[in-house]
Amino acid sequence: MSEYEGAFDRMLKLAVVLNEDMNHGLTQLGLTQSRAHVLWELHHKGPTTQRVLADVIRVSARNITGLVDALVATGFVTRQPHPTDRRAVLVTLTEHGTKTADAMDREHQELARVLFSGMPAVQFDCFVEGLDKVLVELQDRVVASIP
Amino acid sequence: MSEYEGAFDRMLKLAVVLNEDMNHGLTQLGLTQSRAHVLWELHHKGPTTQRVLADVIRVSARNITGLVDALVATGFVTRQPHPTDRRAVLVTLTEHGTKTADAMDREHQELARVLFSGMPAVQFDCFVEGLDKVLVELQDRVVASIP
DNA sequence: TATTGTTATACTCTATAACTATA
DNA sequence: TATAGTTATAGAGTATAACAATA
Repeated sequence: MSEYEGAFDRMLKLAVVLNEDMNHGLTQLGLTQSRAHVLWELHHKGPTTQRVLADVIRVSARNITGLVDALVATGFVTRQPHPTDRRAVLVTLTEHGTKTADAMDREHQELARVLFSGMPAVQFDCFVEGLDKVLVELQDRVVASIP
Repeated sequence: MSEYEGAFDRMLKLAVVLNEDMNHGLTQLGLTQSRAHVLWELHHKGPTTQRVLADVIRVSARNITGLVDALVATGFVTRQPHPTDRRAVLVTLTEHGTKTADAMDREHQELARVLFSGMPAVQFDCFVEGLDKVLVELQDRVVASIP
């Protein structure tokens, strides 16, 4: 049974290293993970209310207020009036915010390339297939254990 | 080039799900990730000074003071006098702390089993080999980019 | 003089609850 | 009455810097 543990530990280690690498990249860009998450959503959704951001990122409205405050202060986004609902604001990327999101996108692709280039096709396919199995297994397990 | 991206995104998603699952388990045990990390080191090293804990976990001495305060308050560890150095304290697992660390160990093994059982041997081997390659690649990349 | 740990201070992410303005 | 966002308050993790006691 314990033959699995080595692979599992490698997986955890990979997650840690990946996370450190990502944080390092974000720091270079003047971002934290949470703020980058907001930027990412805005990049994909376009101008968005804070309510929607809170829902998709799954944090409190209060927290979004703070994150948007920080992103405004550092020049990544602005708050624009909502055209039809005067209670709401539309959080909108500045030019700097857009450029930064593009840079994140490029780094994301670059990292994927660096990671998997040099892996032979057969092995790559096995790896991907294994990943899929693991994800399905784990999601089942999580769903079963969390409610 | 972009055939890699799907696999990479799966990997990131797996890391996220894994992290959520782990946090859920830790909450059940009355721990946070940072406190669990301290517990884990104590479990493997035995009674340890705060200075050493700060070094292995790579956080400030101030932070260790806070984490140990919290673990003392919640009954996982005690501070014992160091036998030869009166400046230092030995952070020591209580019985509850030891039992909790054992439980973490069991859950760790159980999760590995659940994840990989049902994966055919050939596929498992490919997966593990792929993981190794990826880890080596990524560590090279991180080492190259971080200094 | 160097080291261990604490106190002081500050920043980030997170939450709940009370409140304002608007729907 | 319900919703969008803010203010108030609190707790966790993180850091640096100044300081105490001890080596």
